[in-house]
Amino acid sequence: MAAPELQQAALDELIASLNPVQREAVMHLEGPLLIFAGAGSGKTRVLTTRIANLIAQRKVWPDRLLAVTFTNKAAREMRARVGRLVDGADEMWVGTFHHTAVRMLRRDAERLGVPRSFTIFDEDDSRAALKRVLDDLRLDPKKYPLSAILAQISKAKNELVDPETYQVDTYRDEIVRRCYERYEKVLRQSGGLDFDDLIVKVVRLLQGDEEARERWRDRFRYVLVDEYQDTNHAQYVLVNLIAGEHRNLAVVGDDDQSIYGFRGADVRNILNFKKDYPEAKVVNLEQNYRSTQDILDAAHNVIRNNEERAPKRLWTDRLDRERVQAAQLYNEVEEAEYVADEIARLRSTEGRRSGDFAVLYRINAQSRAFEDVFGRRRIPYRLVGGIRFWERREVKDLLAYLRLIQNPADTVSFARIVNVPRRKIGPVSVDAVVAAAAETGRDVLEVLANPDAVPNLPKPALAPLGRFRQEVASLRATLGALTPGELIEHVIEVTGLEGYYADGGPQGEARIENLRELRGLAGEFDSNPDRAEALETFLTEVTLRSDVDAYAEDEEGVTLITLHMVKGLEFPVVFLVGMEENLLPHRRAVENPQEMPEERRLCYVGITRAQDRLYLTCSFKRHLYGRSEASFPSRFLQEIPQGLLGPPRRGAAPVAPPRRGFRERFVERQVQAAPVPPPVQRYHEGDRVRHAKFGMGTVMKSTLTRTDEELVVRFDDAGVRIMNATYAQLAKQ
DNA sequence: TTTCTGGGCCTACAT
DNA sequence: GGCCCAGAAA
Repeated sequence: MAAPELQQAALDELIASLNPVQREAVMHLEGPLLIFAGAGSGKTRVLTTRIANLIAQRKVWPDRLLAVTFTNKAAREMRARVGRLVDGADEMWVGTFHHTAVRMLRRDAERLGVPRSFTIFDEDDSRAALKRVLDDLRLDPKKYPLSAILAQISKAKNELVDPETYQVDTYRDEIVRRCYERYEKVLRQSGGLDFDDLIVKVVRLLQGDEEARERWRDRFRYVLVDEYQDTNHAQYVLVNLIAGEHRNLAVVGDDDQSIYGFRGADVRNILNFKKDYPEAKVVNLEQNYRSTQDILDAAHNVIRNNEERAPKRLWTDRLDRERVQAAQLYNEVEEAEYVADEIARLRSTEGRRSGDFAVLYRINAQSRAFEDVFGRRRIPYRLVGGIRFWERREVKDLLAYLRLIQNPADTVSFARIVNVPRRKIGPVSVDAVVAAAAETGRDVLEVLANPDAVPNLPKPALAPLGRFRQEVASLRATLGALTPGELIEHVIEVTGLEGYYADGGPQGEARIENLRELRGLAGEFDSNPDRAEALETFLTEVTLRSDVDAYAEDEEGVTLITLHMVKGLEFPVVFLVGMEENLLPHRRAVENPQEMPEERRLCYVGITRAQDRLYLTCSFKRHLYGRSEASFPSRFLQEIPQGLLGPPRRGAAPVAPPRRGFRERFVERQVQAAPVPPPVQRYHEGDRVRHAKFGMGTVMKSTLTRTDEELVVRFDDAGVRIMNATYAQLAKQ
């Protein structure tokens, strides 16, 4: 740790190096603050410097700061960067909404009637719990699909609606309400909380328990929320419960990058911040330090087609240019081949490393062609997401053992593994045991201790259930003595899981390998001397971990990643692939136009990841969901002016709009605007101009759009402005 | 009652 | 291409 005066010097230097707008944000310490932080605008620098400044200037104890980030990775980075500037960064509460909520709940759960060692249910577990409910209510799963009901329950929770207050207008609503009610009961009896509950429970705690509310408010005197555009209603209420009174709340975000609407995110939270906090200071970070102007122009021309957005435009003082490459390939394999060719070319001509490249796509299934081609061509790659490690069957099975050991009330985990490996215990027996547990309020181990008292339990299941009980009980006896890693070894040994997965083939091998990897990952928690706590932490981390969290910037390999997970990352060379109707934008949005703006933002996020070079590709034919179909270039491609696109490289065709008639059959007709004369370029980079209000300035760039000429002008006294040539009435000097 | 197999169905994004 | 369920065999 550096001496305080050295740190102070580093902090001073950092503040001096900021641009004026960034500095305004850093110097605003008390009261509400809204930072609109465009892509690549140096947001992290601003936030970490501001926190360090708060600690240094205001002598705020770091443990009274709460910073909510979007990923665990972002949290780690923030903590590390603040730590370089001031002491005590470890004391800050930095984490995702879910992590923060868990930490709060572990302290106050009992005040809510939730057991302290609650189990966190991931989506898989929620499905299993709801499946049980649907069976109990004898609902036809074809008429009431699990995923639809689950989505409706999740939506209700995100809006803080309980089963009692659930609005019922139709019979179907009533069915959903009943499912919701029963589902909550299953969770309660299992000592489980689903993802949404974590937030909801904290809200209920703060609303209903004055002592807790005052304590947490006092604790978090300064609150910062990153990616505020992606907060849902429950999270919004949570933030305001903590910070609404002292009003030391800083929120950061970019409405153009709001891409989690499907998860309940509500852009209005950021757009209405000024209404909630009229005294708020608002700062707009629009200078971009990442991309070339051509890339920013392409991004702007796409996002400007969204109607409800705060008007703004990113600009850069980078002078190098490289037009965006757009190419249409025959099918997804040739698309991948084209990308591989370009990677090989840039590696040899520009000395790029494999880690400089990223392939961004809409859906995980698109990674397949790239994995195949890169594998064949020996191009190293790193796949982020996809079939996730933590969601693999064998991993979930083993975790279910750990969860049952830790929380014997967890009937969902019990039902998952009681017959894994095969023990001749079928669904009829499982139902009987779970029903008995629900009926008597006992946990699974207690019920199994006295199986004669279980109604309708098939006799042949008695002996195997007894053996199962003994296995779990003996494992549970080691709870305080073994580290998580040792416990995993022990589980594998006692249950014979490896033998169960071994099928003599590569799949079995992979499964066993995954179990060993899990053991290795658990090793990170072995240093905690409190073994029970170590297990609890391990299980929490595992459930709330996201795939980007493990992503390290400095490793080699081309990154393959979805547009959702790539937010917050940047790459020198970006390939945004599958730019096709029904893919980007996704079919759901094409059928449901109110979802279109979010698809456009997704495209915007992808484009703005690129630093030096951007490739947009689409395929003429695409093989998806088991069949091959004709594809059409994305409307977003058509939104980028031809002048920004460079000629395609060898082996690729330029993106041509499909022939008339052909296209109309498949793609909804776009509303034709009244014809306008094409604009003429009147200004050029470097021109000196005079504006009636802003005075003298220099044109930094001029872009022809479909209807006008857009100018970025740096005025000698009024800073950088973006204007349309038609309206600006500039006089050339 | 449990286990195994084949056919039908649906298909993002993810804490 | 993966998941769920129905129906047959043990």
